[in-house]
Amino acid sequence: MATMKDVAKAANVALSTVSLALRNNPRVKESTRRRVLEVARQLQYRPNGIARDLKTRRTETICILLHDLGGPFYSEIIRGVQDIATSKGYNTIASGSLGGRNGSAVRLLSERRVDGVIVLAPDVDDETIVTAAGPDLPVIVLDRELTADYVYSVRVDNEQGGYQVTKHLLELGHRRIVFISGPADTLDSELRYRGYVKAMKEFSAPESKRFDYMGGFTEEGGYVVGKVMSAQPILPDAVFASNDEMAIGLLKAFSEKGIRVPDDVAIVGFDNIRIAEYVQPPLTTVRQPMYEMGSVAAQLLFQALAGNFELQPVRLATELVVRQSSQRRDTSVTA
Amino acid sequence: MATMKDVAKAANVALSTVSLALRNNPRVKESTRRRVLEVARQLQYRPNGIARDLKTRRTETICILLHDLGGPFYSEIIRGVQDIATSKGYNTIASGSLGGRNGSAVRLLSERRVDGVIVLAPDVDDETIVTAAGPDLPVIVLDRELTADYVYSVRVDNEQGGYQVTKHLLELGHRRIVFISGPADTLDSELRYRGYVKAMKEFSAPESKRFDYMGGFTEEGGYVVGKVMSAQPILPDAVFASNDEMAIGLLKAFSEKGIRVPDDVAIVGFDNIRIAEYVQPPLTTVRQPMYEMGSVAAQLLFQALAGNFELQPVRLATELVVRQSSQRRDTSVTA
DNA sequence: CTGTTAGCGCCTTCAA
DNA sequence: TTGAAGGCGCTAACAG
Repeated sequence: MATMKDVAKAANVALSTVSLALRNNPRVKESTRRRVLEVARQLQYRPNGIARDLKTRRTETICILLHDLGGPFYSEIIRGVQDIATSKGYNTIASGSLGGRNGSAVRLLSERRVDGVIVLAPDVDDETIVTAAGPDLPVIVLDRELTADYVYSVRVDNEQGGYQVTKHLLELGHRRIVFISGPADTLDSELRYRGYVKAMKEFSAPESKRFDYMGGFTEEGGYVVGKVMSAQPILPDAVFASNDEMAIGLLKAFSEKGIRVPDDVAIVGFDNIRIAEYVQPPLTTVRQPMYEMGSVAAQLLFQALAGNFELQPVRLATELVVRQSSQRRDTSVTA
Repeated sequence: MATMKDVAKAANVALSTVSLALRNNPRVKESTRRRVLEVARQLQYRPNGIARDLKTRRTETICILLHDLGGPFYSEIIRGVQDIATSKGYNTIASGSLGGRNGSAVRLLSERRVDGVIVLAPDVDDETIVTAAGPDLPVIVLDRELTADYVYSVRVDNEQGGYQVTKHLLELGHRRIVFISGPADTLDSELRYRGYVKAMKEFSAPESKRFDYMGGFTEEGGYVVGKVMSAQPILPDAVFASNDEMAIGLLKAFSEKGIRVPDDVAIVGFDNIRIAEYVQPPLTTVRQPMYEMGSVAAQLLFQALAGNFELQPVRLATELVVRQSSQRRDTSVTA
């Protein structure tokens, strides 16, 4: 692999001249520049970005760290991040957080391979983030409340969402509304539950316990819960699954038992994933402003990168999306 | 930011001792090691991965370059790549190909920031790939046929898939089967069309032209085609949309016109995206072995990384997935 | 067991 | 307009 040195030698100029010529610095004479470029081409010279990064101490790259790199859930967030980063001339890379101690997460967070990180990966622990963050590596967290220097959080108002959707059910006349939680340690699920409780109390309806039903945020988990539920003598009026995947699993279980939704029981989810619109019946759910979330996160990051470290946490509003799984008439309108 | 030098000074040892101690090299005495580690902790020392990469000339990172970083379509491929890479102790990062000349794509491909690249991004041109590839940067392409040194291709047999699904329709007795293409320059669409033509000829059925209907591989495009089609006096017996997104758009358009699927017209798609199973009626389609594709790509990459450069192109088989959009009875079985 | 030294490839004063 | 030299932070001989 040819280096600048090789080019310099072959073109009979100094190393520094090559450096300047390659970046079209006007300080080098046109003829020299052309010769250098030509030699570089012949030698198939390729710049070594790593060396440059080391020298300049900047990578012009930010990273979004996701739990599951392949998760369809994140599309819009990434898009939001990318759009902002691109507009700033920065590159965006994504990486999965799997791999524990020596995983990519740690590499990226603690080895200065990027200029900033956006974290949406519950399995990366707070401590890793706090120790990694610093004036030269701001971190934006999307999946937790975390107060530390150079760490900034952007959150969706999960509690509000839980409240909205529960209230929606209550206003439709449902009383016995059951909550299905995600994994026990998930803040999102916890907050959605709080919103649920708040609405239930307001309507003096009997709330279910936080962990009466646990679906682990997966379709499979929701399916199991659905099976259990449908084996009971009486069904609740409505079910609030704390994410759409579980709601879809429920739907499947109920459909297999001949339980009609929403006639026999209403179902609502959370997230507004794409399939929510296509299942039968289409799922009432809560939309999270994903694109906005990514975009806001990236903007905060660039603020920090620009030296502005006084940034407040951002909380984004959710939006109720009413479809047929909660009520009969087709009003796929948002509220 | 503390460096090894700082640690060395503070601990009264040589630079190299710090280096060794930090990596738990047994050559350094236990007591020294502990002291070094302690000082490093106090100074909040963080290794600089860039410097290490520069020195070792390896990043232990591979990259998968996608057109649209957020596309849900790629989940399984990424998973396949990641699983292999992790098992080899490598990290995987993903990057979008947007950004043209100075985009991430070029940075990653030509600036040696990674040890190998897997490309699934039609907008990166062949030349960029060929010039970037080399003994120290093998490239696997998933979206094109490309013969060049250090470039290896893994493809799904699109023609076979097109053939399978068309034959399926023909065997159900359909004769007038229309093909809906993706973007004009897409090889995938082209190959699926070839398979379609092959089957049609075998059954002496009248094939449609390659570009009679173009849906651009989007749901919206399929919807428009559906509108146009349903405005015609007579409907074809069946429609082969060259991807699922378009098929879903078609379904929506037909449903709005009261056209029944599959009774009035059968519809099949291609890709077996997740929603295909949930739309009404569930969509007959062709499954591409996505996970396998990623996994095979990564394995080829590691072969090359290990110095084995004699690698043949790999072609993977597709699988017909029959659901209700092509025939009435519920046989969601694969063939 | 520890220290010295020489780079990895590039950028950047400073001098010529 | 060009060249020489130093150093970014780290690793890896090779000495001691």
